This record gives sequence, C-alpha cells and structure tokens, in this order.
Amino acid sequence: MKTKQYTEEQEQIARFAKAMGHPARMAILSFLAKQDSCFFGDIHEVLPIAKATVSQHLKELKDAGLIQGEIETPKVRYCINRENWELARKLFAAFLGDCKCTGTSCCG
Amino acid sequence: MKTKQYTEEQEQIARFAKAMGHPARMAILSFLAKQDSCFFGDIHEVLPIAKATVSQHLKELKDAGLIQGEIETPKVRYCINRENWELARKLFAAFLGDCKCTGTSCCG
DNA sequence: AAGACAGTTCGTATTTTTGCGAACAACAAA
DNA sequence: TTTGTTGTTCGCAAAAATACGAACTGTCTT
Repeated sequence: MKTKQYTEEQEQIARFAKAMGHPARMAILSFLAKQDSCFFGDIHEVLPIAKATVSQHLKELKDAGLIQGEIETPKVRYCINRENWELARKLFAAFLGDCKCTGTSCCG
Repeated sequence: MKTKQYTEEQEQIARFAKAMGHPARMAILSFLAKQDSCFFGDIHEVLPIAKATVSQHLKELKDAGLIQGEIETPKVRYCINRENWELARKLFAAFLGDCKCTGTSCCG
C-alpha cells in the first residue's frame, strides 16, 4: 500500500543502526563500551580523524541516544547511555532472532 | 593513534548497520523475515516508494549480504541470506551485550 | 589582562544517499 | 510481430553525510 508509513519499531531500529553504520562511530562505541566512561580527548586519541569530525560523530551518537556526555570542566566526559543501549540490544536481538526463513523455498 | 584503522569486526557491523539504517530497508527486511521468500512485486506493494527506489534498496541489502535474489522468470524471488543474517545476529548480540558500563562513574 | 587547555561550532567542499520517471531488457502470450 | 508483464538500469536532482581547518566559548593559570 502506497500510503502506509513504517512502524515505530522499524524506525527506531533504523535510527540505532544508522548511528552504528559508520566505522568511526563503531570504534567510538566499542571504546566506550569497554569502560565506564572517558573524556573526549581519549576518544580523539584512538581515532584517525580530526577533532571536529570526532565531535560531530559524538553528536550523532548522542542524538541517536546511544551515548551521553556531560561537562567536567575543562573536559567532557562521555559514556554509553545504558538505558537505550539495552533497548537497542533487545530490539536487534528480537529482530535478528525472528527470521522465519527455513531455506526450503529460498534462493540458493 | 592517528595511523590505526578500524577493526574488521567494526567494519562488518558497520556494513550491516548501514544497510539496516533506513526505514524502508528495515521494512523490507521485516517483510522478508516473516516468510521464506517472496517476489519483488510483493515487496514493492507494501512500500510507499517507487519501484526504481525499491530496486535500489534491494541492491544495497544484497550488497551488504543480508538478502539474496534469484530470477524466476518473469519474476525475481528475494529472501533473507540466512548465513549472513546469523552472522549479523551474533555480531550485534556480542557487541551490544558487551557493555562494561556500570553507571558508577557514568554521566547521568 | 594574557595565555593555555579542551571541545564545540561555523563555513565550506566533496562525496554519498535517496528518490523518481523514463528507458530498457528478457521473456511469455496473443 | 506486437503486446504485456516484471524488474533493472540510466540520468538527473535534491538532500544528507563526511571531513577538515579556522574561529570561537568557557574556564583555569599566570
């Protein structure tokens, strides 16, 4: 049907997935997931990109809800947003675990 | 370090995530995951976008390895690529299940 | 007041993504 | 041979993503 939009769940997973859809952002998330928290500078240090670009990627991850940051003058502390991280974990697990394809009439 | 690249795992998750990072593609994957397989026309029918656009999204999902398609003249049958789907399931589960953040020194 | 420090924001350039209609290809049916 | 059916590909336009240096903000330190 041409009128129907996408479900809220599809859009939410797409939002999370889009945020995770860049190697630099995956590296940031990996780095943050390994510890309780860290500063912008620590993140910048392990990435091969300019600080302005790091800042932009952090903003996107924050907008997607996967991380959060707070000023700890003169630095900025970033960490995983545990609540949404858990939501993402559940959504991806449910979605990817729900394939009905048996292969019996499948391509290949 | 400015010289290091991203890990293969980070790039692989990013590839899958990028493919899933659009509502239309999530809708396609949802639709395909519900059944063994279906034709292009069935997919086009449930999406609010032009067939050329649907074809493009299908191509991206295929390039990412999440689906596969085969000609069944005069139609084209699409289905989930079970092998990579399972790989994606494992990668996302491992990644999202591996957060060390305790909240003890976390923002918020 | 002047610097130094830690990040963010701005302006800009390049590339990629998204979307569509029109044209096309392949094949079956009339 | 002409027509119809099913999708893909092409060409284009608009929007978004990516990346960077320069400039800026706010807060300490001197």
